[in-house]
Amino acid sequence: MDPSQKKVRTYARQTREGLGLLGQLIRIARIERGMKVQDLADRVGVSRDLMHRIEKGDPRCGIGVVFEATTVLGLPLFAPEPSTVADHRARLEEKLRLLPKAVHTTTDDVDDAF
Amino acid sequence: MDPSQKKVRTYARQTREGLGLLGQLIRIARIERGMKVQDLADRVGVSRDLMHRIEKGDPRCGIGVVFEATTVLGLPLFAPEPSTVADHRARLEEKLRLLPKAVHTTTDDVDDAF
DNA sequence: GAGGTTTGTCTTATATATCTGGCATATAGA
DNA sequence: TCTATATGCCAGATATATAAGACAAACCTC
Repeated sequence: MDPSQKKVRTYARQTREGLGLLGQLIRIARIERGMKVQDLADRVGVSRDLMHRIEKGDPRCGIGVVFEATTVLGLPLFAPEPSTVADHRARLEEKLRLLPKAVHTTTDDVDDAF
Repeated sequence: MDPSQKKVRTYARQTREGLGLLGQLIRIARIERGMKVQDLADRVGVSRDLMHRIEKGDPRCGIGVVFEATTVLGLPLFAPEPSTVADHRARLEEKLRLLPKAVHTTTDDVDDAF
């Protein structure tokens, strides 16, 4: 591909809001713990530059490093208690077993009303 | 850097569990809506290969495209109602105003007990 | 207010994530 | 069971994210 034509990815507003929210949560938690951006970056294992972008809600950050930041800070992401996340996963695993593993075209009409 | 020495990033278990959980949520929502992986990939604007990795909980996916998938599927991420996320952000903005903008070394002791 | 420090931002080089296309296997539906 | 198709996975090419370093401005402490 021509290097001059950069891929511009667009994100829905809800997506951008969610990213910004998560970044705020991280920044607040960091400051409350008396850590510099560099401190948190060191613990997460990324550069200060990237840590800064994570707190800004940059969509292009790897989701792993962002989640790792929340882990380092002790921020519960999906459950009030981090220990219950595994249980939640197990329940979803069960739910997934009951659903079809492949969606064939004969059931072509996508459920667009949700 | 020597191309032969690849950077191996490690992630805490809580991080990996969270990523797996999010992937499961996406997959289940997709199937419930009768969409193929390719269908969802098209709507999000990514390749089928990447969409597949998102559902697997790959840490190296851009957080923006992952969140975009949840948006497309209508999955509420941080609040029961997506519309309230903006309000939540505003509250955090307020909270952030009350915190110091920079953490200086004289307040050097990092709050490690949280 | 002065000092040193942190933060925000940019640039360049490099590592790597993503896309494309393909193949084998598993799956759903007839 | 049989067949078409969806899924899981892989390799090569390339666009892009990240690290490193530097700089100015904002910030906290004194």
